[in-house]
Amino acid sequence: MLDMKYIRENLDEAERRLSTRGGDSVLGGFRELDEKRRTLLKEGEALKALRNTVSDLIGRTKDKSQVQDKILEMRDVSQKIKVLDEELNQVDEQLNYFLLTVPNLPHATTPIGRSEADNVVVRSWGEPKELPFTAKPHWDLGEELGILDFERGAKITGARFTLYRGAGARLERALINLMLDLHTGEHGYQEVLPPFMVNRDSMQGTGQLPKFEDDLFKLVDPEFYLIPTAEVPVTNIHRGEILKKTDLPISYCAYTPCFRREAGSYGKDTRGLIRQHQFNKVELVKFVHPSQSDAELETLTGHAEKVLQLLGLPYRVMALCSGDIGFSSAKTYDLEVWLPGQSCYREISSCSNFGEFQARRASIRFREDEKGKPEFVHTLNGSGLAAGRTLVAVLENYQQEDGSVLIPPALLPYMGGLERITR
RNA sequence: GGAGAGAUGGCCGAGUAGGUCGAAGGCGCUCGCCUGCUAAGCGAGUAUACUGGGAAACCGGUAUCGAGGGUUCGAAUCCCUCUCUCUCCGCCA
Repeated sequence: MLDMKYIRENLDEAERRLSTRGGDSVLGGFRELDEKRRTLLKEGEALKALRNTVSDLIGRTKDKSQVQDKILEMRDVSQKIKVLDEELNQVDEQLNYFLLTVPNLPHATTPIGRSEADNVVVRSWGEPKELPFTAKPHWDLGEELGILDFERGAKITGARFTLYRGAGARLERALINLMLDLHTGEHGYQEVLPPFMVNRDSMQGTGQLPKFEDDLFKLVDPEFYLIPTAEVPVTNIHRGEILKKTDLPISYCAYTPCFRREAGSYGKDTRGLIRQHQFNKVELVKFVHPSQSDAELETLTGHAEKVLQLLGLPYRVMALCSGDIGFSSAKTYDLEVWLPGQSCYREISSCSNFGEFQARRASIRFREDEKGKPEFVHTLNGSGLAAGRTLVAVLENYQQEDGSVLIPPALLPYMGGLERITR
C-alpha cells in the first residue's frame, strides 16, 4: 500500500512511476475521492465536537428539564452525524479498496521495461552444461527411474499434482533439509514452521488480496486460504506490531508447501514438475531498517544463490524490469537455473525488496528513537529455493548417459548412503 | 461437539445502578535530581490513527477499552452478532 499523503502531494510523480509497470493509469479518481472524504470528515467531526460539548453540559446539569431543548437539538445532530458517517464509510471503503489495489512503486534501480524480454542479466554462475549425450527432460527421467509418478498424482487429485516415490521423495526432503540447514546454520535465519492456511487479513497484509483472489485456493468454512508461499504467514508474524529497533534485522526461514491455482496458465508447462498446484519451498523473509533494505536484498539473493552453488547448478541472476515485477515488489531478482533437458534457464527463486509496501498494509513498524513516531520497516523475501524445481535441476544436470542420476556431493549426507539413483 | 469464564494502554490491573474515563493504581521505560559505584529514593514525562492550523517547535478536533451493529443527548459501562483466549466434559493425531 502506498502512503495516501504521498499520492495526494505527488500525484503526477506517482502516476509516472507506476506507469513504468505498464497498463492503464491507476491513480485516476483518487483526487476526487480523497477530497470528498476530507470534506465529509470535517463536517462530521465538527458536529461530533458540538455533540460532545453539549452532552457534557447535559451530564453536568442536575435538573434535566433545564436542558430539554438541548437534548432535542442533539437528537437532530446525532441523526445528521449518522447520515454523514454512513456516507463517509462508503467513501472510505472505496478509497481503501483503491489503495489496496494500487501496486508498489518500482525502485529507482529497477530497469524500465515492458515485459520479461526486458529483464536484465546481472551475472551468471557456472557453465551451462553441454552433456555428451542427448539430455532428457526430468519428466522422462523421473518416470523411467520410478521416482515421479505423474499419472497417479493426477488420479489422486488432478492435473498438476505429482506423487513422489522412493529416492524422489527422499531427494526432495534432502534438498529441503540442506536448504534449512544452510540458512539457519550459515546465514543466520531463525527457522519457523507456520500455518499453511491463513485468514483474509494475512493475505491482504502481503498483497495477495484483494486483487489476486483467483490465484488462491480458498476454504469455504471457515474462510481460510491455502498459502501460495511462506511469505504470507511468515511476514504476517509481525502484523500489527511495533518492533524494537535493536531487534532488526529479523530473519526467518521456513519450509512450507505452496498452493497455487495457476489460473490462466492452462497451456503452459503442462508436463513435469515445473508448474504444480502444490509444491515445496524454503522461503527467506527479512524485516529490516529502511536504510538497509537495498543492501539486504543483495545479501538475501546471495543466500539463495549459495544453494545453487553448493549443488553445482549453473544459474543466472536476472533483474526484473518494471513491467515484470510483482504487485507488491519494488525490486526483484530472479534466479534462473540451467535445465539441460529443456535447454533453457528456468526461474527457481525470486528475491524481492518490498520497501514499506507490505509493512504499511500489515502495519509492521519500529521506532527510530525511544520517543519517536513509529515508522514502517522494510520487508524482503526470496525463495531459497523452490524445492520441486531444484529437484528438476538436479535430475537434469546430474543425469548420466545410462539414465541414472548422480547425487550431488552436497546432498550425500542427506541421502542415507544413496549415491546414484538408478532404475 | 456440550457447559462455563473472560477479552481495558508496553505489561499487570481498577472501572459493571451509562456522564467530568484516553481511561485510577502499580510495573516497565525516558529525562532530570540525589548518590563513591550499584540498588533504593525524589520530580516530570510516557498510546495510535486520521484531520485542521503552523516553516517548525507545537497547538486544536475526531476516533479507538477484542471486532461490527443497536439503544441513548451521552456507552469501556446496557442489548445483539461475530472473533479469539481460558477451564471442565466428550472426541482425537
